Amino acid sequence: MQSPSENPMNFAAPPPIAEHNSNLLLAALPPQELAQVLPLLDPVTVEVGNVLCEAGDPLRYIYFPHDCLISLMGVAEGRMTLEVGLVGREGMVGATVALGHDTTQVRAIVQRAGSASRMDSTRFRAEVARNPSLQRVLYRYTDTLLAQAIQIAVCSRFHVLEARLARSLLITRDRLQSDKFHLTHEFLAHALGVRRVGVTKAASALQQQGLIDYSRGNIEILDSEGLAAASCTCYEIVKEAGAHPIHGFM
Amino acid sequence: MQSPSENPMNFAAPPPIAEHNSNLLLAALPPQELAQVLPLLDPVTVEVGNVLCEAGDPLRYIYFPHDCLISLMGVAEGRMTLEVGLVGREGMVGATVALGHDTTQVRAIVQRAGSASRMDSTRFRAEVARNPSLQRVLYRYTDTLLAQAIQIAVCSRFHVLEARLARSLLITRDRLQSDKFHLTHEFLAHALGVRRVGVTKAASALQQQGLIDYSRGNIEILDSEGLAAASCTCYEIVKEAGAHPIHGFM
DNA sequence: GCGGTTCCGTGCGTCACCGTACATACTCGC
DNA sequence: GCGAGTATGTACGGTGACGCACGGAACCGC
Repeated sequence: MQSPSENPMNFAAPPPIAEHNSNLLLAALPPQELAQVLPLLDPVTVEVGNVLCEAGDPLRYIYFPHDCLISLMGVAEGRMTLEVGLVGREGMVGATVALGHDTTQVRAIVQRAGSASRMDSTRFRAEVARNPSLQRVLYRYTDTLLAQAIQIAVCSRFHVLEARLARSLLITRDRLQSDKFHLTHEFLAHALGVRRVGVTKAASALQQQGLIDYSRGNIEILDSEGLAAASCTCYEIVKEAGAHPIHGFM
Repeated sequence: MQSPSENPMNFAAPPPIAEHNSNLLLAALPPQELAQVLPLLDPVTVEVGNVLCEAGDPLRYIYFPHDCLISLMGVAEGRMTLEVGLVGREGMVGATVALGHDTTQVRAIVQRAGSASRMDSTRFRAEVARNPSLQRVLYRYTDTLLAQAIQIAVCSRFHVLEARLARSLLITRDRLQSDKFHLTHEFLAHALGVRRVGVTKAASALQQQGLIDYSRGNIEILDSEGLAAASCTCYEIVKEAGAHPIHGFM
């Protein structure tokens, strides 16, 4: 079903598109099907630490990030968490409800504030049911989330904290396309599933090597190649998974 | 390998189907679309330890298991592995090639011998492209794999080996629908990403509690409820994920 | 400037698991 | 009944992370 919409300047396109289609999943939809989705979307802004959904709870809304960044946290016994996916403008939160799940398995927490497009999950489910392009987009995205989750599982099991921290920082940088961002040791500890002091120790080691600099949550990557060397190959693998070219039926 | 019944050309009834549709993904396809898929399938038998695909290598065939059981292993540095998914008749190996990936991220290794239907991956990709029902089936299955992988990531990070071993045994039992099966400590060690001696220790603890019995790879679950109590809640979560009812657009 | 809050650093005992090496025990084929 | 192979058990020092507690340091509002 590849409709060759080769003209980026579509005359019939309504103005609100510009507001929503900075999300790449929405932008990947053919104009006609995008037009059906747009009226269901509400623009929202999210703040750092906001919990968009809680593991085990019903999911009221799904989110298409524009410029914010959302951590997907696997949860064990409520307190211990592990980041199993990172969602930026290339993805969405809550795709799983399209398949009929009424609850989420993960906690979605805002890592970087920004704007997003929100949709009622019931409406989303109905829209997916009758929108094949949307189904394909979701399928593709679920597959990339799976690739991420697999690699994170392996990485968390086998690699030492310092390497995992380096990987995590590099991935965040790639998503934000900036060498400076704000992340406290506390937040990183939750993402990596370790104690805060463990992050402090690993971070100071990276700092002493001149790879990063940080102060009160303001992190700057000084030597991204050195950081890549300090990280594990999982970084490359996750990076590939998130940005692979489209060879398939889409 | 058992030879199928003759009479391969029956118009109304579907004799060749009986051979292949013990796989639940194939069985979920509408008859017309299944009929398009069947000619592309070859029956094969697989033995314990066979590697159906290797992480990082091109994937030549995809597999729909009938009565065999396949472990999907995430791999780190070649030697260390962690089971991130378990594929029986309810699933398939290699779904990711449908989306254009030419290599696999995981090693697929046979945990229990049996039969499967195999398809050339190039043909599979082409068939998926023109078969919407197959797309939906794959999408749904990818979603369940994601749920499994997330929970395994969390479990491997936070829970002690004894609980993880209990979970692993219970999941295997559910897939095989039998309280007795064959699994060496060595194999379990690879699946759980630990040393063989670690499995030996955890297994003897479970045995002393009267929950399991084993000898030279022949494992029997004696008290499945006690084993469930010794395992973590991840067991329930993965179990749910693998057998959730169909509410979605399919 | 002062108190509260957030964020980072250190110390210490504990523990699950690691890597390695070696020792038993069961099974099978000849 | 004797090697050969497979499967399981024991031992031991090492280590990465844990849990906890507390000290210090930067920032913010008043």
